[in-house]
Amino acid sequence: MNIAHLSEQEIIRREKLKEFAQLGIDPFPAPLFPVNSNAAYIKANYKGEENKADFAEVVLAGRVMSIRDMGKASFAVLQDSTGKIQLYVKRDEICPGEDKTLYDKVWKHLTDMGDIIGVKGYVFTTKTGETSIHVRELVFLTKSLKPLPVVKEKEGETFDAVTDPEFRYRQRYADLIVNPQVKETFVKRSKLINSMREFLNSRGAIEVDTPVLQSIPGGAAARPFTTHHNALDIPMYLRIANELYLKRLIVGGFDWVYEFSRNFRNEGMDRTHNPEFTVLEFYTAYKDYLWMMETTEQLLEKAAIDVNGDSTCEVDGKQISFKAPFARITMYDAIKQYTGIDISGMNEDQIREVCKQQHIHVEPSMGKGKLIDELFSEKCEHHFIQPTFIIDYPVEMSPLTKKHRSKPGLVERFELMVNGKEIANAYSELNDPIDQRARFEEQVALMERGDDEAMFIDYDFLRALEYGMPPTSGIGFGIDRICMLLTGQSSIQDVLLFPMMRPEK
RNA sequence: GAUUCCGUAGCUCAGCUGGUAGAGCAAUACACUUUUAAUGUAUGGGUCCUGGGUUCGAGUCCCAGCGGGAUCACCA
Repeated sequence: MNIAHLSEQEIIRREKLKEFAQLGIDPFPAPLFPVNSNAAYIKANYKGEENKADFAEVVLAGRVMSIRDMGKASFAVLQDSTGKIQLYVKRDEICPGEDKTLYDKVWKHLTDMGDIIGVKGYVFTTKTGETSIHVRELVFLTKSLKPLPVVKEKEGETFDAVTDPEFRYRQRYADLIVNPQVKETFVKRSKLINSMREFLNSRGAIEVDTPVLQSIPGGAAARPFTTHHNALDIPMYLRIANELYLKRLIVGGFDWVYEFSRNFRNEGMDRTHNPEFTVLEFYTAYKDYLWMMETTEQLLEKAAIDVNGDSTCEVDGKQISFKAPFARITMYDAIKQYTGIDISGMNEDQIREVCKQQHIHVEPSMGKGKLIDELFSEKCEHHFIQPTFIIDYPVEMSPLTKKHRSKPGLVERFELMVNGKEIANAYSELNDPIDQRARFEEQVALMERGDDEAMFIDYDFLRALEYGMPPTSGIGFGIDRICMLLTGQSSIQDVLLFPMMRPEK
């Protein structure tokens, strides 16, 4: 390896490897280390005299985060997966004989912040009242060759914390080490997904896997990532949605299927969009979108409680409550409420006029559905902070949705808005194959008109519907956005372990 | 894609109207057996994002590029 680009500190750490070799110590040893406790458990449960016998022989391992060398004894902070705990390392304790090499050499000179060590010892409380480990044995487990950013703290206040987003996202491994709250966010993300999975499993839903590589990217209107299958010599697409596959399974006789689907869309990135993102979709036979609204309320209320302990959360200084039931408003009423205009009886040209009056950019390729969508996005969406179901969408913007049971021109669809963003989208699913074919054909017409996000016709999906799909309701939840809400993050990058970044040179 | 702000030591950041680069932490050496942003003394450490230009002289001014953030556009 070319040493020229290494920093002074990196060179010094590499040279320490040679000293390890001279001492006959492997700085990357193979044997397992028999950990039997952890920092958080000890801090939570050690009570001093009354139960110190239970903590007479603890074994833990982790990363050295700071060292305060006092001469023949020293204090250090060890960080394991559960948190930090102070170590007290005394020379004559870890080197009881004549040979003081382990303390004087290995510990005082060869151990750096960031190194991984294992310790055995007993728990005690220092003069200043801090629960600590009095180390009896110390084992070197892994040398860290690259210095971590140094973050200090006192009384809960943090100094010199690493905040550079580029460093944090590109080197998430280092971010996780030095910014403990980052790990908490991802623990919560795991709790969120577990909570949803439990909810669904406990009601009899079945988790399935459907293709990520698809020859027709269906189920949503979005630009796909394109790739190529060499053996078949055909273009393939990374899925933009899994909807049409899950419905095929309803045709096949599953009553309730779900999938946490990683979807890919070849579009811009911002605080709420990443090119790959996670959606929970589920489809339930013999249900409609009214049932789905109630189910959604229950699912999200439980999720909020499981993640944060109660049904509220705070984002951007706003308190949001997931306590069921949520508000409901029809799309036309929402537009009427925020623009004062009732578009319910209007045709495409009239709505186009309304858009122009409201200073909304329109293009000839936009159909009625798209125009209404623009009106809603521009004038209404951001007003819905508390969870609100927007219901009964115009048929033109919902090619996979069943027509409304009583309101002509509308479909049985809702989106759930929270903090001004869509976090779920649900329908009474269209199961009439003749109607579905006609809707696909309208999409083709839109495509010919210049809408490059209109849907392709999926003939195999139509064939499945022809066998008969029971009345079904389905929904997709934006997991990343829900995670943002429940963890109080305002950027999607902070709920993705490895957000998309331009490659480094 | 557009606009705008930013890029200086391992980290956090100074660096004025242009004059040969600075602090704290970290590192190195020494001292110290209950410290905790440990302390004390000493020392070393830089492709000032990259490439051009202006100038006697550029971290600083100008242009282009690279990377990141924010806003907007796109995105159901």
